[in-house]
Amino acid sequence: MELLKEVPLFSNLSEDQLERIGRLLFSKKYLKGEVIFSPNEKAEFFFILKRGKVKVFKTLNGKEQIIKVFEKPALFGEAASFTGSCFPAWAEAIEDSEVLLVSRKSFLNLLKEEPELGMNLMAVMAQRLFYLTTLVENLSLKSALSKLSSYILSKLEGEEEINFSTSLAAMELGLTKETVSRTLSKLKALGVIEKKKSKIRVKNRKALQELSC
Amino acid sequence: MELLKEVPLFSNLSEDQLERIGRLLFSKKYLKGEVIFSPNEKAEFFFILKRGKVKVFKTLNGKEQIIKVFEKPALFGEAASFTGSCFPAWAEAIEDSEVLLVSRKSFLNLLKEEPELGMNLMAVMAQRLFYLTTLVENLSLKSALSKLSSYILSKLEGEEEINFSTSLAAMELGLTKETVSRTLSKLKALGVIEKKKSKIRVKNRKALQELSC
DNA sequence: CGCATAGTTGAGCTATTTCAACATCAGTGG
DNA sequence: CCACTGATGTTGAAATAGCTCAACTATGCG
Repeated sequence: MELLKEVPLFSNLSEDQLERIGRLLFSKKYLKGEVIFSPNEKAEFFFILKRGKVKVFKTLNGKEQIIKVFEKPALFGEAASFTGSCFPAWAEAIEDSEVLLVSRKSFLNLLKEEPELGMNLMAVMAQRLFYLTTLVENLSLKSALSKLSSYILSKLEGEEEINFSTSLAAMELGLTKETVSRTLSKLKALGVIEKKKSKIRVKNRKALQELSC
Repeated sequence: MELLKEVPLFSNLSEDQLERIGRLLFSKKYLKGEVIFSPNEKAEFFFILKRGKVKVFKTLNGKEQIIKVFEKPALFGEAASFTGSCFPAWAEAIEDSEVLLVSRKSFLNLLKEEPELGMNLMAVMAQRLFYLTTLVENLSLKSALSKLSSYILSKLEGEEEINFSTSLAAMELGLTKETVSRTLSKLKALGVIEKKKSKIRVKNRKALQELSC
């Protein structure tokens, strides 16, 4: 249960409190491609990602828009679980994953007794709102080149190399894989990045930053 | 302070609690076109809309995407104010408006003492997340015709007539006013709606629903 | 009434999508 | 270790939805 400490929602709680939370959860495994939740499904649980990678996305007429890809110690589905409404989107494992489930009811009980937890949850939700706001900005206001540039920058985190999947990026950026592929070639031609296999190396971060607006 | 009861955040609080909140706020007026907050401004307050109409929006390279238009008894800026970060977007009065300001600090204090208030705030934020999720879906996955159809439907609320501004709709839907105007003509030609001055009357709601996907 | 703002319409343009063919890669089992 | 297979990525050509620019019209406000 060391994992819990890494999750922002629980980070500053006492051992005691973590202990209580630990008793509420159980683990579940999903293979790559398996659906974790779907819209029109009542949110009786929320999820803590223990291992693997999960995409949360919307679909319409065979098209797909990823809302967010979750990795490592992250939680998702918490907002819907809080209100007890239906999930607003799909969640699917894009790698073999392991997930901890927390039942809505027991979490709500805990929430009444631990005001700190409430503050944490609000912080998490505020962060989500912020993220979604910039997602809207990126989707609606930027060109393919800017989208891709800021996407790469956002994955860098100090490193100069990232893992990159053309079709995953496409579904996150609201573009087709063809457009992403072509735009990537443009960035290569500009000498801004290098590509080898499924990795991208950024050669000129400054240029990328300029392109990302 | 009857207004406060109408705001979801405070709806189920006692007179006493409302009294305390009432003491925290002060009123401010904004003329049409005035900026209420801007990005890179620390969120020291959040806002309760008392009268008028406010748009919260992002801009990039002279383009503008409205995140949400607020009316009547609504609050906005609460997430940024909770975390104390910068506002993620602009807010501007699009009608002469009156707004109540609540300071971040005093609200956080209150939040510690009134767990109910925290629960309410979480509910509000969860609703916002849900809204933004469907906004992403609408922006990214729908055609102009579908966007406009679902937009009109969402404003109906049981009525069969709505106020409609072409350019406001355009900025909400991520389209140009020209496209909205043309698409509206298409809906007229299909016999789905009628237009007179700045009002739209829906003649065939079912057809509109089918077009909205 | 006149002016500014908002909406309409047309013509041409362009970024992105679509469709199709091909290339590359990763993983599997022989 | 290699050959096969399905998934993923690339490239080209054509189609298209929506944008831009420009001119014009309607609307509402002082």
